[in-house]
Amino acid sequence: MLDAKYLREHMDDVVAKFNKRGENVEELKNFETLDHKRRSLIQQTEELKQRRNEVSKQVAEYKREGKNADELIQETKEVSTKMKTLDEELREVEQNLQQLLLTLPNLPHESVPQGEDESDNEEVRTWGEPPIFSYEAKAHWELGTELQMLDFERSSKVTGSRFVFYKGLGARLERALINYMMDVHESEHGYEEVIPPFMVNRESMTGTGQLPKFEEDSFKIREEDYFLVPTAEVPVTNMHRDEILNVDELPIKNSAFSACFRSEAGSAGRDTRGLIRQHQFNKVELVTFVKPEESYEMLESLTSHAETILQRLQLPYRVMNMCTGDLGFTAAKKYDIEVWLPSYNDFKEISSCSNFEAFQARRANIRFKREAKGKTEFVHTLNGSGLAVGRTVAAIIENYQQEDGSIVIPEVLRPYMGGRTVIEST
RNA sequence: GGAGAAGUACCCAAGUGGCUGAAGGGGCUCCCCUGCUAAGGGAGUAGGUCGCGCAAGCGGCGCGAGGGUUCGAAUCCCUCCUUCUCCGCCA
Repeated sequence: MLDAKYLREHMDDVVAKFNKRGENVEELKNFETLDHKRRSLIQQTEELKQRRNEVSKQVAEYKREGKNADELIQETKEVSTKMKTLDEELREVEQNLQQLLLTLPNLPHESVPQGEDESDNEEVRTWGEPPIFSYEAKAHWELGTELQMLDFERSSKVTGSRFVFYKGLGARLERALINYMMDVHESEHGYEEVIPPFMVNRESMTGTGQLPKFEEDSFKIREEDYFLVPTAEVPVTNMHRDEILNVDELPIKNSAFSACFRSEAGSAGRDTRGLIRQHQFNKVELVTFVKPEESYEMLESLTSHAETILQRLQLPYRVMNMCTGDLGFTAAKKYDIEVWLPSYNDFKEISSCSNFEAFQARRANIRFKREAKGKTEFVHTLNGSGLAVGRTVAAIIENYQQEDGSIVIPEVLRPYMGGRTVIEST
């Protein structure tokens, strides 16, 4: 959510930034109308309320003294009636204004390259070399199925498309990666571990920006106003919703494991094979809460923590700075980390690291104080995948494959795989 | 799922229609006393948010949330949420 005061006072800047994003400016005009109306109504009702309070106090006095207060009571009665009408009008205007504010996207940071779509994203750096195969490399869904690590047929029988059974060493590998990632982030990068609820309520989904605009992307529980989490970002960021944090607590760094559930509405036909685009997948997510002046530093560090995992796994990747047109709704700046996938002969997103600045904090009302008696300020929130586990499994299978169809296990994972060095068919 | 109880400021807690921005205590801050500590005496302290204003300030809201009754609600009514206890069920 954008700051209403900022919108009011710097409309030109907001318009310019909306244009950069390719965003419709029409709503901003509606904002001005509603905002103006709201303030005028507030002034009117408050004046009446003040009058009512004064007279009510007088009535009390009269009664105590045994005087007749009928005339005063008559007056407040009238004032109260008028007040209620205005109050109702105000409530409606505020609701509309709030709804409108919830649909406005974040403003891009100045270091974000301008562009229309993913082709305008800027490559920041690359790491490692894509492997060269002397034979025809296989896709992870073929190898995974052959090695009985993955079973896509039975999962579609049991559930439907875009679900998978991990089996045998496939399940073990998935679990090894979760543990390895969580361990590194906890012991080396200083994140406090969290395993959140996998369902959240509507307020939480609104707090991080999934709602109200993107309801069709999520899975809704039928009898409860709950949603399956699309990412641990939602429960973990909302952990501190409506809180005022102490400045000594900052920065808060959490690494969270969760399953993630996405309806993938609108992606029909894309990435239909393999682990890349599932309705359910596991992810280790890094979430941080920081003082505003530290958030861009944190974005770099967060991104590097995700990169560390790929480096230790020896998986080639590149880091992209998302352009204004590809930023998404909530981010002020976003890096995607893309891992090399031989089956795609291309890089594929495996982590997305974003600085939301105060956009989520304002929605979720997450604040802090620098001093006990000081003013409250909104924190900045950030998060990044560290990493998406299913896609990591896919990348390992494909990049570590050998001509005989076996998979070498990355060295750092071997202790998590019972000391095995290779996955091969038996 | 059934029965019951409760939600008041940093914490505990009083308060069933007007003088309650909210008793009392704890805590916290300052002062006094005291060789130090403990104990004691005195004074002070109350969150957040919105509107107007350059500001000082003024005003609105506020006692789990949202509605309602009333001239006036922490106090009465309705709905919801959360916590606790007992019973049932269950990984």
